[in-house]
Amino acid sequence: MELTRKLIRTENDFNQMIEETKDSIKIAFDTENGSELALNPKYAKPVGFSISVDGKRGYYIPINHLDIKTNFHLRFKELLVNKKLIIFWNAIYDAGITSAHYNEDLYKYKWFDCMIAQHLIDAFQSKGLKYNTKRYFRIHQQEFKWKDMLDTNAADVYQYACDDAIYTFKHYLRLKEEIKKQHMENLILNIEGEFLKVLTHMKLQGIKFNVDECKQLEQRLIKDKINIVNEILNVTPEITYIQDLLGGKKPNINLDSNKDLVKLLYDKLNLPVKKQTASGAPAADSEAFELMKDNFNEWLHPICPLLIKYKEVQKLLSAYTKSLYEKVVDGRIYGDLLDHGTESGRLSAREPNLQQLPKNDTYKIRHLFKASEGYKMYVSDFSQEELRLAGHITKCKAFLKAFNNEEDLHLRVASESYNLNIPEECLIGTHPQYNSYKDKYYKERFYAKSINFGLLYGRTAHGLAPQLNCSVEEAQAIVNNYFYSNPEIKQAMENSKREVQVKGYVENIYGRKRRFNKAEKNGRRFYPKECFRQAFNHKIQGGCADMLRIIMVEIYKYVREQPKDEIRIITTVHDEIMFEIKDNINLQKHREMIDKIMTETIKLDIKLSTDGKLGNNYGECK
DNA sequence: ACGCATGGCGCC
DNA sequence: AAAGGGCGCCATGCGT
Repeated sequence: MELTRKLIRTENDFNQMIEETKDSIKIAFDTENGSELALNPKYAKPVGFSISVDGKRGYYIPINHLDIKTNFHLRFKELLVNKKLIIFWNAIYDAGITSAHYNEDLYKYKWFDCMIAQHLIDAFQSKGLKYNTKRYFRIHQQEFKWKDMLDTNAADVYQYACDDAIYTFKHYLRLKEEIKKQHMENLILNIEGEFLKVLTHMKLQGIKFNVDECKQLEQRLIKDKINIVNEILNVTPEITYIQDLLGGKKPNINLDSNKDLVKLLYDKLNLPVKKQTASGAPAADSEAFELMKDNFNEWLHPICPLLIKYKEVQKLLSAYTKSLYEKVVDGRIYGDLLDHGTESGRLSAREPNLQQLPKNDTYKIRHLFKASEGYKMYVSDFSQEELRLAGHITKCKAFLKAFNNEEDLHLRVASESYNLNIPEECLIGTHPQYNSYKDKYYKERFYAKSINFGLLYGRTAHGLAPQLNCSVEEAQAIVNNYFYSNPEIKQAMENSKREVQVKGYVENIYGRKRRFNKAEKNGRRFYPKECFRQAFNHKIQGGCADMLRIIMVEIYKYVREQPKDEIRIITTVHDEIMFEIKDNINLQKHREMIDKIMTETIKLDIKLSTDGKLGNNYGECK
C-alpha cells in the first residue's frame, strides 16, 4: 500500500486537508519542536506537526521552519471537528505541547497512547516508535536528525514527520486488536487514557526549587566531608593520601572506590568479612561497616563509623545537590514521570527521580522543594495501602476485621498468631488499654509486622531470620504459625503461583498483566522462584498503582472544575500525591475534597485511609 | 570517547 | 547456592 505525504504550505492546502479528513473520528497526531529545551513541552518551540486519519495519508503542517512560517497551530482545532479519539505515540509530550502552545488542551477527547498500549502488551521490549515499526511492519522508518529542528526546512522534514503520524496510526490498528484480545480496553482507554491527561498536567507544572539554599547545603556537605576525611586520616595511618582531597603523595586510596575500600578494610586493616556482595565478594557498604563490632558492641576499628558518615554525606553530595539545581529552569524542576517504566505497573521517575528524595533530618533536601508564591504545599498519602489491598484480594478475615474496625492490624495478627487473647476492643488505637498491650507484646507485634510486610514481597524464613534476630528454624515456625492462622493468605499466594504455571502471566484486579519467562537448565524449562514472588507482588503493588491512577483521574476532574490554577497536581510517589493549593479561604475545602476522593473513589472490602500534611515545602509535609 | 556491568544506596 | 517486591542515579572500572 502506497503512502501519501503532503506538506501543507498554504491556507488553501490547509482547507483541502480539512475536507479530506473531516469525516474520520480518529486522528493520529505527532509534533516537531525545537530549542535547547525541546524535550520539555513547556519550553519547547513548536516547529510543526503531522497527522494521519487512516494510516495511509499523512499531512505535515509547518509552523516555524526556515523556509515556511505559519500560524497553523492556531487552526489545529479545526482538524478536531468530529473527532472522538486522539492517537499518540507518547501522549504526555505531544499533548503537553498542544496544551502549552496550541491553545488546545485535548482534555475532552478520548486518548489512545500506542506507546503505553505496547507496554501493556509487552513490557520487555523497547518502547520507541521506530523500533516497533521495524519489529511489527518490517519497515525501516527513517529518522530526521538535526541538532535543532528550528534550523530546518519544512521541505526536508515533512516526509519523515508524516511517517510518524502514519505509523502511529498503523500501530493503533494493530494494538487495538491485541488489546481487545487480551481484555485490556478498559485499562488502556479509561484508566491509562485518562491518567495520561493527569501526567501531562503534572509535567507542565514542575516543582519550585530553591537553588540558593541548595548551594548553601552543598557547601555545608563539602565542609562536613572534609572533616570526616581528616578524622579518617587521623585514625588510619595506613592511609597516606586520599584521592582528590589531600595533595602530595602517590594516591593511596579513593574513598569512592569500593575496590580500594575492600583492599583497605580486609587486606590492610585485616577486619573480618561479615558480609558479602551478591557475587560473593567481600562487601564494603554501610551495613558491612555497621557489623564491625565486637561482643561488647565496640567498634573493631574507628574508621568504621567514619566510613558510614562518609558514605551518607558523599551520597547526598553526589546525587542530591548539583544534580538537582542544574536541572532548574526558571526556578522549577520538570522531572519525568514514566507510565511505561516498570513491569509491575508502578510509575517510574527520572531526571531527576523525585521518588527517591532523602528524608534526611540533618541535611534537609526535601525542604528545598517549595510551594509557589501564594500557595501551600499539600501532600496526602494512603496509610497501609498495600496491606489493605492485600486484605481485599485475599479476603483474609484478620485483615478485613482489623482494618474495618480501625484496629492495629499488626497487633491483631500477633494476638491471633500467638494466642495472646487480647480483647478485640483493645486493638483499637484509641482504646485506653491499647498502648499497654502494644508495649507488653512488643515482640510479638514486631514479628507480625515483619511478616505482614514480608509476605507482600515473598520473603522466606531465611530472609526473615536475621531481621527477627533468631534462627532459621525459629523463623520458619513463626511463618508456619502465621499461615496456619491466616490460611486465606497462603491460599492466595498459591493461587497466583498456579496462575503463573498455567498461563505464564498474572493479572491484577484491573486486568494489568505481568508476564514471566521460563529459564532453562539441563534442558529443563521452568519458572525461577522469583517469578512467584513477583507474581503475587504484582497483584498488590500493581493493583495499588492502578488504584492511584483511577483516583488521580477523579482528583483531576475536580481540579478542572475549580478556577484555573486554584489547585495544581505536582507529582505522585506511589502512595502519595503532592499538590499546590492556593492559600485562600477555599484551601481547607479542597484539602478535604482531595482526601474524600482518595478514600471514596474505589470501593474495596477494606476502607482506604489517608494522612494529609500541609506546609510551605516538601520537608514540612511529613 | 563511549557503553556496559557492578556495587552501592536513595525512596515506596 | 541463595534466601524480599519495584525503581533510577552515582562512581568506578573495564571493555571497545
